[in-house]
Amino acid sequence: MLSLKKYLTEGLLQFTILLSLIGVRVDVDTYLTSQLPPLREIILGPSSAYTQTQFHNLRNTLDGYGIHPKSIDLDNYFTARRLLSQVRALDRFQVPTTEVNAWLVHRDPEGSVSGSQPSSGLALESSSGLQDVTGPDNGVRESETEQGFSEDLEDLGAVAPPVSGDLTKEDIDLGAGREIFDYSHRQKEQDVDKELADGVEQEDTWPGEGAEVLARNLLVDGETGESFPAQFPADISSLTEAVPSESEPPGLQNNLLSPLLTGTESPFDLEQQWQDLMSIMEMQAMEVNTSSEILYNAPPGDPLSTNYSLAPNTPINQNVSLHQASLGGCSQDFSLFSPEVESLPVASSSTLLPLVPSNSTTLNSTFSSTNLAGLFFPPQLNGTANDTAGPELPDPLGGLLDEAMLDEISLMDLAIEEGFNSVQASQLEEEFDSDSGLSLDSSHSPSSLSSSEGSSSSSSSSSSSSSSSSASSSASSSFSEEGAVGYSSDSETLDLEEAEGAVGYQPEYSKFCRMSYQDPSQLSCLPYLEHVGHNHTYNMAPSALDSADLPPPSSLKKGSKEKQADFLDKQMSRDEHRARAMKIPFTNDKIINLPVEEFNELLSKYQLSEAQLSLIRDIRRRGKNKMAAQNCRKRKLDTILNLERDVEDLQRDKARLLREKVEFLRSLRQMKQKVQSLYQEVFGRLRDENGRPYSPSQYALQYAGDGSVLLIPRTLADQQARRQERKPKDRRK
DNA sequence: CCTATCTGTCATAGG
DNA sequence: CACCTATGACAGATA
Repeated sequence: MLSLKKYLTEGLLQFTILLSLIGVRVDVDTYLTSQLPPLREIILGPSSAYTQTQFHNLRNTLDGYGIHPKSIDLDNYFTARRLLSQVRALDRFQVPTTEVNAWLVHRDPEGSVSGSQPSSGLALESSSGLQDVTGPDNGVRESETEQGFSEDLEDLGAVAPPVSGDLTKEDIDLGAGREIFDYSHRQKEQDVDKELADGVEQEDTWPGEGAEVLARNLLVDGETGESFPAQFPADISSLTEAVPSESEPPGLQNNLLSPLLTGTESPFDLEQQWQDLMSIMEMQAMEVNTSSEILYNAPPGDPLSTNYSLAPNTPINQNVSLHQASLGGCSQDFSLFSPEVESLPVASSSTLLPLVPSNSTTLNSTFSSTNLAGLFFPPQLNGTANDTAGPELPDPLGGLLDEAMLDEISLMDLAIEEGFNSVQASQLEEEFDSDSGLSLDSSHSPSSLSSSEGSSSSSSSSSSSSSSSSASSSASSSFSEEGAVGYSSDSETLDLEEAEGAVGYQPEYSKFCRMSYQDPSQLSCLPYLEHVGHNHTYNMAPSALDSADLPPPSSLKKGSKEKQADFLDKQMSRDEHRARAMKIPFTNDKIINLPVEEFNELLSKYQLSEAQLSLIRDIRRRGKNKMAAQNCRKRKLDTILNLERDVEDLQRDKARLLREKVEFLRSLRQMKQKVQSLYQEVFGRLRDENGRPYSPSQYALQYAGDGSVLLIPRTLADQQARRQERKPKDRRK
């Protein structure tokens, strides 16, 4: 079990790097306080076979590689992080299309207006292209969808319980006995070394560590990815204003179109929107350079992007001719389906006018209870009745992305997304280009979301599992290889050494043995390491294998023997030189790799001087530390590479979720258009007792809780609208 | 010669 | 306490 210190020193560091790379701010505390495995362990995965092993238990290996790879629950970790990123990327817009469907009105040819006023059923002529939507079904699916979101959130929370640990425990160890004792010896050794190898002192001006440099570069990349054109803010301001706030209450259908949303947009929401858009910028900058300009250099004054208003020539609206002039804004009184309104129409029934049916068609009772007054009538057309409506509030959906922008984003993201095949893309485009956004329910969220989610999770899990499997296979292969050249072969050389005398050893052989686990071919077995060009064969002397590995000493002439001796001398490490100088009677390999008991046993076999014993102990210490350093560096490299891969995965996920979000926004806008046109059609067909149409500035439609549609005066509708405006505000405080 | 990188070593922390 | 591993830092070697 790893201590919390590990969390703080490693997990936090790596996570910070990760977040910096992708330019995303995530609540790190969630991870620090969770019971997830430490990031280092998780990220390392099977490569954590390099973590501590009891060396003296590894008789058959030189360094303990490949033994007992720790099993890491990668799925748990990746799932949690994926969920977090996706939830975060979903941003404030959590409006499944099922909720949007609650807006739909459909024509029931044989039905009549249900509820308290059957005789005054609202007449509505057949409107083309609308599909049936059943109210109760909507309700069920809404709740299900909400539950799904909350479950995701709960999953996130479930993996981050508070940790009760002792952070203050510190083990203060001042013991330095052996090190101090050895220091004098080491000084002597260094003196000897200087005599042996007359190396020239050289100033090391830049002691930079490779891993650090790499990490720094990655950080820079992430930061540069954050940059964006200067004109960007002006262009996206409309979007940030348009996207509904995430903090809105679960009853989305009530507040979905509430004008309050824009007014109460928190800075955090804006920041999130900003980050999302910047993410899109990153993706585009990375992969679709040309398209990005099309998207983000859109005219700042684009009416569709700055303030949502239906253009008169919108295809949907061409059928509704009566109130073309009033279509300029639908910003008022968007508090549809608000439960608070239910009681009002009944209480003030005296002012209500029963709707006069002009034909046999009626409205379906899809709308639960709402006030449609002013929904499609801009304040400037409402006359005096609108004076009490307060300041004009921008349409929360009004600033939705321009259709062209939406298409652009969608297409670009589709192009970016690897896991998104062309069939899916074309299907999506067809659906969004079609007038019938109603089909979104069956083909899109949450079903499409869940499906894409599943594919994403499967891909991510498969990638992680593949990496883990490849890493484990690498570890196992290295393990077997090391086992093949372990102590058994080492003992083969013992005869030769002892026959040659006290200084007989084969340093090159040890190099070869140590090299085995770092064979580049094995590294290339890890797919994510293939592109790494660094040489991580730490101990491999390039020529040692060819020339020094198979020395035929007896068959060589004297001159070549001397040459070879010189070559061997050059290949020997400093400790090996020291050992030879001190006439240590066994190999450094034995000194370093033997278990303690056998090592002591070996020492007891020989009469060694104090200097020899000290040197042997230092050789052992240094040799072990050398291997530890190699392991450490390899681990560090693996960590960085894994982080790099994780960043790529997260960026892909983020791009996909952003694309889905944009598509939701687009479908939502289509729904709004349909509701608008239907409202106008219904209102335009209403006639008073004299057979004259009602004035939109004086009357408005309102849906009651029982499904009936009421025609109420504007003043009453505005009062109700204001009442609904205040409630969400109060709730948030 | 300068620089970046690799590698070994030391000191230290911690298991 | 002995022994071990991990790791940051440093320095020499090397490309």
